[in-house]
This record gives sequence, structure tokens and C-alpha cells, in this order.
Amino acid sequence: MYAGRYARLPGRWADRSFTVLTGEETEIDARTEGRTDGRVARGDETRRRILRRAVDIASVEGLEGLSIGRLAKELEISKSGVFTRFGSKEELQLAAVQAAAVIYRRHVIEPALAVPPGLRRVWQLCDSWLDYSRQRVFPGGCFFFAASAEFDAQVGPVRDALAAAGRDWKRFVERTVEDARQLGELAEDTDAGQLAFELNAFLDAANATSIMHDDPVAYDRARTAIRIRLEAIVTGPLTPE
Amino acid sequence: MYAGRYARLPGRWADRSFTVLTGEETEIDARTEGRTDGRVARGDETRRRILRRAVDIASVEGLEGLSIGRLAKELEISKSGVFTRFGSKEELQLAAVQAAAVIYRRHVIEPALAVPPGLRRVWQLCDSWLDYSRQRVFPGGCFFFAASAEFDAQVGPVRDALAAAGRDWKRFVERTVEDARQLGELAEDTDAGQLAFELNAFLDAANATSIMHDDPVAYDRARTAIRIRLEAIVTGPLTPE
DNA sequence: TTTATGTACGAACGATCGTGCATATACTTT
DNA sequence: AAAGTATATGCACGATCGTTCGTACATAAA
Repeated sequence: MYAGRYARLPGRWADRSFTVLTGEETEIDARTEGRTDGRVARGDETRRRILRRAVDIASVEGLEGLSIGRLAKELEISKSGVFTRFGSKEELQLAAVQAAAVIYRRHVIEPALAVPPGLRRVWQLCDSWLDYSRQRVFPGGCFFFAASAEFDAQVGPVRDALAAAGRDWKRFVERTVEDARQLGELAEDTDAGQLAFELNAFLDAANATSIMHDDPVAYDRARTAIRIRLEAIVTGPLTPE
Repeated sequence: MYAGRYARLPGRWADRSFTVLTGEETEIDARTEGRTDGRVARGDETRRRILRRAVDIASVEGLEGLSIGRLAKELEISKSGVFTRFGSKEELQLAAVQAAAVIYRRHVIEPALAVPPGLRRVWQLCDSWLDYSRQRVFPGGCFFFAASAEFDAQVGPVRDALAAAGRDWKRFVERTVEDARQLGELAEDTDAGQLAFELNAFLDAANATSIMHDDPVAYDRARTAIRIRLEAIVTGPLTPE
């Protein structure tokens, strides 16, 4: 129940193509539902604590810089306590990616889906993303930007998971743009894939610049870039009211 | 003597504001000049070998993932042999950044400076960058993209060096654009900082997408984006001949 | 030839890494 | 109350990390 009445175009977001970023289950507390075992409830609670800290650390120092011993020390849990919860470091990293996806969904996807499809949703999506980066939902900026840059040239399940999340996100932006086009709010010959590429480029660039140079102006730059690009292809006013 | 006759606008690139990316000395073989000591020549040679391998590894696995022991094993040098050459891991990382800057200069900056200032140089700069990324001059794509994303949220000399390089690059793109504007090839009200931000966003996005998804189309996307953006503000034809 | 200097090596240091296992504790089921 | 199950701990492992130090060797300066 995460999206409000404007959540989806009929039969559109219902399919399972968006598995990572738009999946329904929250993954973290999936095990406790319908059960009353205080042990697994407690276990899931520590798992949540671990993952929340893990994604924060990873956004700053990377998923590989994330060490189990340090995680344990910071959370005042035994090292093996952290380890046993995930079975391997790689599993911990994969769980961190999933946990980050839940947070990403909440801060970026859902606010966009709460607005009707079309140009306004395109704007809302960009705005939500920039807020998500600016407010440092993750202390190191966008988790997926950092993690993807870290793993993009490597091989293995972590890279695969991040690549899948990246594909999901790309498709989501593309469809958001394509909806606006089909609704007649963008020029008919708009290339959704091309526009989505450009919008995403602006978002990532703002994130990277802001963090590296502590420069809040970067977000204005991104907004300006988006406005310039959209102004050239909108069929009506850029902002409805 | 790296730029050709069109290298600089009078008194423009002569100042020392571009220390990292546009500096003249090559840093790696600076020590040997004017000397004939076969010992330090040999030392500089191994230093070169180490750094060339180091930047390649770092572009894939990060500057922190770069380990001295592994570097030694791959190069069949003793671990202490590698270590003594730099004194600490951090110094090795800093040297790797400088070495990468030399390569970056050769593949991106110099080809742009070899073309007269103006719109053509703007295009050349983007083209050189995209080639530099596409050809995998570093196996993991742009070294500075990877390293900056790794260190942008941390503190210390390595981050500072990367931030300085980023500033240099940003200013270089801005001035390249500003030159085109002052030469009357771009609309007079062109915001060079804004345009540079957008161009750079496209380049980085192409690099990231290409590596993560093995998608060569990303480079076409970037070129299209640049063309669209420039077409709207050029005063003459986009490509001279 | 002797003395000085710079490179590269081998061995070892303490610390930390991810991981395995036996055990203690808390809770549920019978 | 007893048996079963899941969480969390303590301890130890082998490997690797960055770093230190004494030494062997090659070249330069005396």
C-alpha cells in the first residue's frame, strides 16, 4: 500500500519486471509476519540494525570497505553474531543492496508514484531524487551511485544485483517519461530512452559534485539542466499551476 | 611541448591554476633529468612499472582495493620492494593519482588543445573523453570517475588530490566552453558553468552505463545529448565542414 | 681501492580480515 | 517439565594487510 491512488497505469506496474527497486515485499521484516516467535523477531531486529548501519557505512567507504569486525564493534554485537546472521560477507553485501533498495523506493519511487503520470510525475521523480541525495539519506550520498561505481568493473553476484537495480531504475525513468509522452505532454517524437539517459546523468552529476566539493549549487545546476531540456519539448506549460 | 600551435589563448593556460591535470612535468621521470645515475634510473623504471599496473588495478577494484602484496606478486617484485618505493600506501595512492593524471592529459586534454579554441575544441574535448573511456585506456573505465566515487565522501590527502583534479577538469571544460562563447560561436548568454556541468554529466553517464551494462550505445546517447544541447545555442553550423 | 649512496630483498611484526565451531542462552513446542 | 529450535557468543584458524628492519648488491664518488 505504498503508492496512493495514482500509483499505476492500468496493468503497467503490476508485472514483475521491476524486481529490485519496485518489489513489494520489504525483505527485512518478511520473516516475522504471521509468527510470534520472539527469537526470530529479535533476530530480525538485529538484522535490521546491522543493515541500516551497513548501508550507511557502505555509502561512504564502499561495500568492500565494509568489514564485519568493524560493523560488530560499532553496533556492540559480537563479530560472529554479525557474521552468522548472513553466512558470508558477500551475502551481507547482497542484503545491504536489498536494504538500500527499500530505502531508495521509499524516498524516490513512492513520492513519484504518488503523483499522477505525466510531466508532473517526471518532475516529481527528479525532485525526489535530488532531495534524496541532498538530504543525505545515506551519509555518502546515493548508495547506488557509490556501490555501482565500485562494482561496475568487477564480476560476481554483487555486481549483478547492482546491475539489475540499475536496469530497473533506468526502465522506471523511461516509462515515467514515456507516459508523459503518450499523455501528450511531451513532443510526440520524444525519445524516452534518450531523455531518461540525460535526466539520470544530471541527477548523478549533482550527487557526485555535491559530495566531492560540498557544493549545494550542484543541485541547482541539475534542476536548471532538467528545466532547459524539458522546456524544449513540452507541449504545454512546464509547471501546471 | 604537448599542445601544438593552437594550444593556448594568450596568457590563458600559462598560469598555474591547473596544477594536477594540466601541469607540464610528467612526475614519473622527473628525477632522472640531467642525471646519469643508473641506480635511480632503474628505480624510476620500476616505479613506472608499479604505477602503470597500479592505476589499472585501481580503475577496476579501487584505490583502496589496491594492495601492495598483490601488486608485488603480479609484477614479480618483492613486497618490500614495492613498499619502499613509496613509503606508505597512501603515498602510493597519491602517486597513482598523479600517474593517472598524466595519462588523462595525454588522451583527453592534449587532443583538445591541438584544435583551435571554439566550438570545434568543445566537440573535440567531448570526443576525446568518450574515446578515452570507450577504448578502456584504464580497464575499469575512467580512473577519475572510479576513484572520485570511491573517495568523495571520505577525508584525507587522497580525497583532496582527487578533488583538486576534479576542480581542474571542471575549470578546463568551463574555459573551453567560455572560449567558444567569446569567439561568438555560442549564444552570448550561454552560462559556461552550467553547460560544462551538463556536458560532463553526459560523459560520466556514458562511462558508467557502458561499464556497468557493457552497453556501447551509451556513448551514442552521450553524443546525441551533446548535439541536442549544443544545437540549441550555436550561432552557426554545428560542425564547420 | 675504499667509501658512500640508492635499490631491492627476505623475514618478521602486530593487526585485521573472513570464516568455522562448540557452547551458552532464550524462546517455543510437546 | 522435557525436548527442540533459533539467536548470540567466545575462541581460534589461516590468510593477508601495511609496515619495519637488517642486509645484499650495484653503481657513483673519493
